[in-house]
Amino acid sequence: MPDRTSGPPAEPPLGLQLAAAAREVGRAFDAALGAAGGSLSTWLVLLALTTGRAASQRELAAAVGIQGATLTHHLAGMEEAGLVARRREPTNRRVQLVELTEAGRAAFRRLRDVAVEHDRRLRVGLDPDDEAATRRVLEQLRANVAG
Amino acid sequence: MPDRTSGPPAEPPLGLQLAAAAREVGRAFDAALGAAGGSLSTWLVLLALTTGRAASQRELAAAVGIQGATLTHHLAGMEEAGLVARRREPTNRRVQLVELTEAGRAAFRRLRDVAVEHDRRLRVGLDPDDEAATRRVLEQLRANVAG
DNA sequence: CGGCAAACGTTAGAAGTCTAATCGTTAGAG
DNA sequence: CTCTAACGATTAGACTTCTAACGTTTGCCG
Repeated sequence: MPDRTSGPPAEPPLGLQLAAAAREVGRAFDAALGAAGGSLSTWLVLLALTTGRAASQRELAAAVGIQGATLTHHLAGMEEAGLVARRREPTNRRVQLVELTEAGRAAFRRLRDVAVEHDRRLRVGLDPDDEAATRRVLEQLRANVAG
Repeated sequence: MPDRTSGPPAEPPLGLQLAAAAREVGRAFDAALGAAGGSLSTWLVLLALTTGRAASQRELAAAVGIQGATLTHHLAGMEEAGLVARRREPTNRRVQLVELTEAGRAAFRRLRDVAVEHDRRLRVGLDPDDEAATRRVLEQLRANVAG
């Protein structure tokens, strides 16, 4: 007598499958961005700035989903590369405002093409209902581990 | 006249949602394992060894999904901690065989409880059909970026 | 007003991962 | 047989991320 539901031969845990898929997809995306002279972190920063989701570093870190210290590191490199400029907010000199330079806007357009192509490639053969179900599940998983 | 399908207000790209969910779930799991004196990498190594999916380091790295150099690093720590023992395969002295010690087996049992609980927590409120769809999608995504 | 606590950002240091270069061992071509 | 190429593992160095400690600036309470 089987001890559990005696269903299929024990599929891999959902968390493992999630981690493996995310790792491979992320790696492929980063490689594609790298071929266009970018990286995942620079893309996310450029995207958040372009869409106006963030002006200060604190907001930017939240939008990108990384810690402030990590963002400081990346911004140093991006500023060095001339993609962004930083200046203090006059009315509150603790805050560092981040702005795109012209080179930053150009880099955004280049990487956006890569991102669109990546997204297209990702969806090949995907059933729309399955995708919707997946989005629901991913949000549920986040909620289940939150707090 | 809307330029695209003019559907819902542009949901976040699937890749981003996937990465965010995987990061948060993985972080929560690692924290839980940490509270039991382990970590994600040690858990994966112990699991692969216990289930007999790997004996040499090369197989072990493949089973865990990391590079050989990274595994070397972790095994050094685990051997130091007395969880595993390494010895050369006699018939092919290039190969390093990895075996669990008694302490390693005890650690496995401890972390297994954490993993089971994590998996249970993860599935709360999940529709079985949605979960099946998600597994299909995750495999499709891996296939779409492979090669 | 003066000083203390909070907010924002930076720096320092640790952990995990990767790639490239190297070492020892083995297999195979000539 | 020998020697060269391949293989498994390790080492070295880089990158990304984190947390903790710190410096500067601001807000507010007394």
